[in-house]
Amino acid sequence: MTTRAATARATDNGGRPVPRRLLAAATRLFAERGYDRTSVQDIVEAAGVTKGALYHYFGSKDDLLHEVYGRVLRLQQERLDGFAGADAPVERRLRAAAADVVVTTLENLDDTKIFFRSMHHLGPEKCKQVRAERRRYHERFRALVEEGQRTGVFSSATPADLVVDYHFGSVHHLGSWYRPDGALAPQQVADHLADLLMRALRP
Amino acid sequence: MTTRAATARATDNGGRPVPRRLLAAATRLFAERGYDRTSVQDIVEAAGVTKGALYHYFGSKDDLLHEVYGRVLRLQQERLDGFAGADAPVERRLRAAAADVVVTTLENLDDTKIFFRSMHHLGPEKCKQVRAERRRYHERFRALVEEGQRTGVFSSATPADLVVDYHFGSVHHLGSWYRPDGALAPQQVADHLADLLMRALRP
DNA sequence: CCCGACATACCGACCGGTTAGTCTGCTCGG
DNA sequence: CCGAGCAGACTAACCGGTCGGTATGTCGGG
Repeated sequence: MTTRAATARATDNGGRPVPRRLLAAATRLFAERGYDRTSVQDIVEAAGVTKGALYHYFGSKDDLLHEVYGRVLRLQQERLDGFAGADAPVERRLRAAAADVVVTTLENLDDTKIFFRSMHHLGPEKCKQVRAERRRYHERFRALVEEGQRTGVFSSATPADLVVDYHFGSVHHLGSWYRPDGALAPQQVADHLADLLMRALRP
Repeated sequence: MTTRAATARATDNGGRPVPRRLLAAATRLFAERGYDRTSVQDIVEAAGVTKGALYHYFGSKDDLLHEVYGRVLRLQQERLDGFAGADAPVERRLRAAAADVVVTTLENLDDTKIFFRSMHHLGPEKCKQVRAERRRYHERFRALVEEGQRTGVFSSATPADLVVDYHFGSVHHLGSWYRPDGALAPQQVADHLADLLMRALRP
């Protein structure tokens, strides 16, 4: 045995269960150094366990990544559904959704960094699955824009697809410049970006 | 000798010189599969040479990446300087610059994909250098927005920094959805995105 | 016109190090 | 005493980079 007594219960180190610790460590390291530059050894050391533990709970390194993706996708999908299905004028619904995706992205910046930067590292099957869910999300958002354009609340000068990609582009890009210790709080950034979108859509 | 006569001059295979072939192969593969997932062996095989040739012309795998970055940075910097320094009203200059960065990005989609996706793979020194040039580019662009805001041509509702990041976000994001065989030509996309920016900046 | 000396361009076997994933066995709560 | 939970040594593959060697070209002197 090492320096510590090996009285290890499943939740000795840090108090949290091993699978969660592994997922948290992987998320942090993937966000910091990227998927490929993070070895399985790094992850298990950061989590305070060994490879035996990791491969006891996860099938592969890919699975860890896929798990992170699943969390992000589920979260964003749920929130968007909530805002899109609300009982309010289109412009209120779209603005709320556009601002919310910014806030949740900033509040889970590690996860979303991974999501946008490492998508092509998954195997083809899982990649297809993620793309499909992502596409559904995109279309749900686009439907809001199209509804506003049909009813004349938004300008129809730009195809709805492009509008959505324009906004998501800025969201995607947040991880490249936003610093949590900076001057702007997530909600402020969200308000500004949502404003820009709504102003661009004015008829 | 192999199947072909070994009368090889420096430019036998494909007609183009070896360094260019290596750079082209590397660019394509980096864009397709990412830097880490592309081995030096893959590159030299795609270029029809061996590792000896690669390390004869380039110091390391990093150098290939850095070369691609240099091309993109120089190109974008030059074009922006041209548009920003022109003799025209601010809104014309900004619109031209905003549209041009989209066109050049789409016309060099492989290079820009690499640029935005693999920046963190360079060594710290070169990374600093690239970041510095990138920052200069950002500030040049921001100056245009600020000029318009000072003179009242643009709305001052949003900080200029955020406006620039908003637009660059969409540019950054182009590689994720644009397909050259799709319905929209680069110039059309550029016009739409520039329109969105200008509309968002209307007072 | 030819020859030796040197330079350039490239080949391909090879090396030390790293990686994802496996396997055996210990430990301990029940 | 038994199996879930985990440790840690192990392996086969692969990676970036090196190096000695070779084919071709160039050039100056005789």
